[in-house]
Amino acid sequence: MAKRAYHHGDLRRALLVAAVEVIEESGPAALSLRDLARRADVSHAAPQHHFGDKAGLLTALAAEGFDLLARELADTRAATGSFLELGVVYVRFAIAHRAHFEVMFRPDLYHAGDPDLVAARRRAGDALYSGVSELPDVGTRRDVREAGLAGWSLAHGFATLWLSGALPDLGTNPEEAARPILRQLNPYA
Amino acid sequence: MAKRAYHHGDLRRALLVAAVEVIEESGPAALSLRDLARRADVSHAAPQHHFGDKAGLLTALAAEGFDLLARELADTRAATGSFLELGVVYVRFAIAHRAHFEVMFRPDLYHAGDPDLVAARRRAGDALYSGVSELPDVGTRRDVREAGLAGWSLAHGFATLWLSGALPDLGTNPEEAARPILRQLNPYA
DNA sequence: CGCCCATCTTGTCAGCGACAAGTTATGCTG
DNA sequence: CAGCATAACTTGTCGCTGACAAGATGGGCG
Repeated sequence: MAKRAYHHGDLRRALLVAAVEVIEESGPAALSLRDLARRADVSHAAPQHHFGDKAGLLTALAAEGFDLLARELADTRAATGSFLELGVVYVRFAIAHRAHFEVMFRPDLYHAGDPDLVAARRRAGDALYSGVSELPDVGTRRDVREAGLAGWSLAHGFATLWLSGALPDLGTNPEEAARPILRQLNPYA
Repeated sequence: MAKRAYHHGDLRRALLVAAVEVIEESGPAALSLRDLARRADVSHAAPQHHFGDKAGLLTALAAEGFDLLARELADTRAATGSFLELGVVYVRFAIAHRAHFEVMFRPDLYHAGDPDLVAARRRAGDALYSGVSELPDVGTRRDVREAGLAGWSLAHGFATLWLSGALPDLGTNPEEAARPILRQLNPYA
C-alpha cells in the first residue's frame, strides 16, 4: 500500500493530507482535484495518476478511515474491554477524523466495491461487533445482534448529529457529552 | 411561499420534484442545475431565477424536509402519544423521504441561516422534544434532555446507517427492523 | 551504459455554476 | 381596453472542473 518516495517526495500522501484539510474546512462537496494539485504544487493532472479519478481519491480516504477506526476500536477493547467505552471511542474517532468519517458513510462519493476498502470496512465491523458478544447479560444470538446494532446506531447518530451542528450546545468535549447519552442504552447500564 | 402558475405551470415545484428524483438515484453530489433544467424542458438559467443558486435550491429542499418531518411527528404524537413510535416515524420519514433527509443534515450544502429553513427546523425540533417530556419515569430536566438526545441519536443513527447501506441485511421493512433496536433504550423499556 | 517504466506535464474537451443582458407574457391600473 | 410594470424565462458568456490523451523526465536496474 505505502508507495516509495519519488519526484515530489510522496505526492499520494500529500494529496490525501490536503484533501482532509479541505474537507474539514468546507465539506466533501467543496473538494477539487485541481485545488489539491495546486496545494501540492504539481500539475492539474498529477492527482489522476495516483487515484484514477476523484472517486478514487475518496475511496482511498474512506479506506484509510475504516482502517484507522478498526485500529482504535481494537486498541480500546484491549485496554478496557468496556462496551460503553467502545461507543465513546467511536464518537471520538468521528470528530477527531471528521473528514474521513464524513466520506466513509457516503458510498455515492467513492468506489464502494474497491477491495482495499471492503477489507478495511470489514475489519472495522469486526472490531465493533467483537465487543458486543462479551456483554454479560445478553442471551440469544438475536439479542447480541440487536444490542450491537443499537450501540452502533446510537454512537453513529450522536456523532453525525454533532458534526452536522444539529445538536444543542453540549460544550466542547464530545466524549464527555456522549457518555451520559450512551449510558441510556440498556446493555450499557 | 407557494407560487402561482405561470409559463411553465409551476417550475419551482417541478424543479424540486426533479431534484428529489436525482438525489434518490445518485445522491446530492450528482445534482446539477442544468440537468434539472433539461428535465423540466426549460433553459439552463431558469432554475437560478427561482432559487438564486444551487445552494438556494437545496435550502428549499431542506426546509421542505424539516416541515414534512415536523408534521409527521406531530401527527404521530397526536395519534399514539408513544415515545417509541416517535422514533419509528423518524426512521420511516428518513427512508421514505430519503432525498430530503440526506440534504437536511448537510448544512455545508445549503444556506443554513435561511429564515424559512430555520423556522421549519425549529418546528421539527419542538415536535421531537415535546414527546420526551411526557415520559413517565424521567425525573430531572437533565434526565429528560439526555433521554431525548439518546432517542434522537438512536433513530438518526439507525436511519443514516440504513441509508448508507452499512447495516447488515435486515429485510425490506425499515420500520419493523427499527423497532427492536429502538427498544434497547432505557426510557423505551 | 542504456533501457524501462513509474511519475508527472501539457494540452484539450465538454459540462458545470454564476452572472449579465435581453425577451416574452401576465396581470394590474387607469 | 390600452399601456405598462414586472415576474418568468432565454441567450450568451466566463472561469473552473474532471477526465482523457500524448508527451516529457528521471530514477533504478540489468
